[in-house]
Amino acid sequence: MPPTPQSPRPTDAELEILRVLWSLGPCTVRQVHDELSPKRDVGYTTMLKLMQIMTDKGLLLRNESQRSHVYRARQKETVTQKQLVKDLVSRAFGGATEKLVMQALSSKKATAQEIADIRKLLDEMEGGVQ
Amino acid sequence: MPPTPQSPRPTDAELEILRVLWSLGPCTVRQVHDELSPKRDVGYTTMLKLMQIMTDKGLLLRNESQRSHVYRARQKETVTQKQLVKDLVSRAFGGATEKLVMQALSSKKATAQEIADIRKLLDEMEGGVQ
DNA sequence: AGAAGACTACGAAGATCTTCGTACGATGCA
DNA sequence: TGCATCGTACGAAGATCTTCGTAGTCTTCT
Repeated sequence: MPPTPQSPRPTDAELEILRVLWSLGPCTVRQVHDELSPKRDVGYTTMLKLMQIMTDKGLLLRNESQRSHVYRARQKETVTQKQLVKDLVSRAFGGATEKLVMQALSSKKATAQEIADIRKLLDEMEGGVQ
Repeated sequence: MPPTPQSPRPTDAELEILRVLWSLGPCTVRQVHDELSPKRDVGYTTMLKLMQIMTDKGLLLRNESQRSHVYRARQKETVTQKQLVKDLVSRAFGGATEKLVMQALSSKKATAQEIADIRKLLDEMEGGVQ
């Protein structure tokens, strides 16, 4: 199969927009702007411009069949998260994923449920088909 | 105690320099440049400028007692790694550290040893003083 | 001493990111 | 029909990041 075309790593502002789209599903600029206005005081045309640029970059897809264009994330949330984690692992941990995991775990009190979930994942990895 | 003064998140180029300093210990610009030259074709004065700016930002400390100034990372590697992980967790995972851990683990075949290490850490977290 | 080399400081260019103002077309309503 | 509103497109400004050239100082070697 063809490799997934690589989108550039989203910037901070772009990631905020992606998170809204992942959370709400496809949205107009207006919807994203209303959603983010409380925490980020940014003009409407700024948001529009950002989302246009993100579309050019391949981070978003745009449906222009309506007057108000409808945008959605091109990649699923988990795919982008995986890329970001992989990127951080290579930039800051020399590629050692388990070091990142240890750092993340040791800096956070996880609940018993979360610990159990992680254990289960480890079990699957060990017992798995390789 | 006074809170640790926050340094800005290092950029990609800055993180590369930090990694050299963490690995080799305090270095001159020349040493860092020699170390990075193979993988990054960048001029000497570029490296110098970057490290001067990093010093201004508080990412590096500089010893000027010699003609060739000696730079070192202000934060320990693990501290910066923790900050970067925390930052990514908040920007991309809505603060859910365990989601990042799961993503990291599921996208990597860990060795038996690494899995064992993580299990041990989980044991400590559960049995810990809490 | 004088030339060559190494070092720091600094200004500025080019790229990217974020922001907004303005222009202009669509829609909807008095 | 005419006007206010909402939408997109786009240029450009300001901030930051990365890059390098040049100038000036200090050291070393012949």
